[in-house]
Amino acid sequence: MNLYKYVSEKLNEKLGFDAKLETPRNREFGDFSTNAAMVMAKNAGKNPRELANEILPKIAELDFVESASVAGPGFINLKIKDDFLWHAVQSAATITQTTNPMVIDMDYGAYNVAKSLHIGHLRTSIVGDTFNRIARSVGHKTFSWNHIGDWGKPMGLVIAWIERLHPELPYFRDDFNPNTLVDYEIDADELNTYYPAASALAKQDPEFQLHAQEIKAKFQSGHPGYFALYEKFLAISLRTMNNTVQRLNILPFDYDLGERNAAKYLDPVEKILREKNMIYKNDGAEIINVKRKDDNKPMPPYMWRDSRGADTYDSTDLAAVYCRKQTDNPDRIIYITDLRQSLHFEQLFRVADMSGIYPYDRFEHIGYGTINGDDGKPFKTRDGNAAGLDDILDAANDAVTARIASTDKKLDADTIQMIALAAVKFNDLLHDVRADYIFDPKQITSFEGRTGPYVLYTAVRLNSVLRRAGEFEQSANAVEMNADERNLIIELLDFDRTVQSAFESRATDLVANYAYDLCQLINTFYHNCPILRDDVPADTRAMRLDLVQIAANVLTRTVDLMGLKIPKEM
RNA sequence: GCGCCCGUAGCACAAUGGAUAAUGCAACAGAUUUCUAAUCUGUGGAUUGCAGGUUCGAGUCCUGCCGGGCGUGCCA
Repeated sequence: MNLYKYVSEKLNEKLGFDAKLETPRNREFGDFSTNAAMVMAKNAGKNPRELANEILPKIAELDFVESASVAGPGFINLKIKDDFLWHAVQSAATITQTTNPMVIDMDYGAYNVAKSLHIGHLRTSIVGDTFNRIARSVGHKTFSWNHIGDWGKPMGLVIAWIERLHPELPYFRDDFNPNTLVDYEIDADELNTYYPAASALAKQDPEFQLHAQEIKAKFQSGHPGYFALYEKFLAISLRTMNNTVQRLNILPFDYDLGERNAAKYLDPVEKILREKNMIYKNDGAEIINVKRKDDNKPMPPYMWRDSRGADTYDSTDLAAVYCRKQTDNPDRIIYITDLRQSLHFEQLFRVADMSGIYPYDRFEHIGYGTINGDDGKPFKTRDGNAAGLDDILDAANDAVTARIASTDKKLDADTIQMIALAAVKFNDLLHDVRADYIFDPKQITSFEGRTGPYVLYTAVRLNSVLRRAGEFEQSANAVEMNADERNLIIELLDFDRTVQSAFESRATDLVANYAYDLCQLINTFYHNCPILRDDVPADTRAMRLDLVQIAANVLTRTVDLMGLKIPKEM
């Protein structure tokens, strides 16, 4: 139930005017207000307050309006009838389904083979997952694509590194037989050290660098030994990625297909580009000019092949678009990546459009800001290294464990993990996606106030009341409601609208902020309005239990959109 | 140089062009005969970077400046 939309439509219908409904910051002004009179006054050449007073009787005719009054420069403030609110709030947890369902491809995650996840993967995973859940909840069909880095230069480096460690392995022989069983196992943690080590060496040692490039070229053109080795560590990486997905409690990706898969589509894409004469040679590279006459910004060419003749990030991304068009035929393709890739995506969208592969206006890039340390620079661990995703989750886990140790609570490991994860994810979702934010481990681990644990705690309290109440009858009518109950009901009725806005404006932070606002009202209600106590009249108890149930339903849905799990106790 | 993003209290962060700029942390003062005190209530703390403009109304839109971040052909 989207109360805002309902009131807005009824009001506009009644006035025959497309007025904008507002929710006053100060609840004392009313439940809603409209600036209709102020807007109309201009055309009518009348005083806004005068006009407002003329409209007032019409508004009072609406059956859900308790009272309406004129205030300030000409606002019309409305108060909704309690009966109506009570009726409406029964379906507060229902999300209105879109009348125009789309197929949406979402590209987020972008994990890498043989390279552990770092803090940079946090936002794409968390925001991407929540946005995916939001899109699905309003009725769209989505496909999530984890566009894995599993094909390019890093693969050459990793293979070269393994050759350096174990030159005796048969994979490196040109006559390697793919049916050979090789007794070689790689430890997942150790594998994650190979790429950084190889990359560092390549920078110092041109010979190693060259060798890795040769390996990459042979690998991509089908060297059986390299490929067999690749499949070995690919499997390990995929397992590691899967562990991360589970640890983060994000939905499984519909496709774990990245650059290697996209590379299969390079030929048909190149054919299209050549037919349209889009590819030019320049400085040894093959490029596509995407500059427009009216561009007033830098617009470098799209790099189809680099000067060594190798495929690039640019070419596989375009091929991936082609692939998605073939497989899902999506109405929209939405990328959720670091903001710094904006130019790349602008170029990609232009090339896709120019080549007729996919239209420009159906692409979207949601760019998120950087996670910074308290010095305002990209977050690093204390030893100066880029923080690993697991380091962050471990730190949160430790903090929760320490917090519990200081109380007489006893919580199991699963519960601790749920709380720690909520702390990290909620903090990430709380911030405007497009802005940088400061990641403060101290703040993350304080668990007071506007935090994930606060939200979980609120849900746990509600569930606890319901559990203790046992079976109860639904109250038929609302008894008179007090301010705490009424405020909570109004907020509950804002759930549907919040989810709709979050989807429409691609703003996952709206959901997180809503969750917090809702929890504040729930806790105030919980504190001021006893439910199961002996001195509470039966009809009041029934009504409050209903309210608790509805609040629990709405909060559970909200928490679910953020991919958090509610523990039994905490 | 050019382009994009950002500037709100000591810190962090919010505000569909609307009314007294919301909230958290930190500080101080309170609340538990109660369903979980990871809670609740209150106090102090803001010339919304600066200067103009548009508007009945600007933190929000426009212009200029100051400050910061990022991007700007072979890294992804």
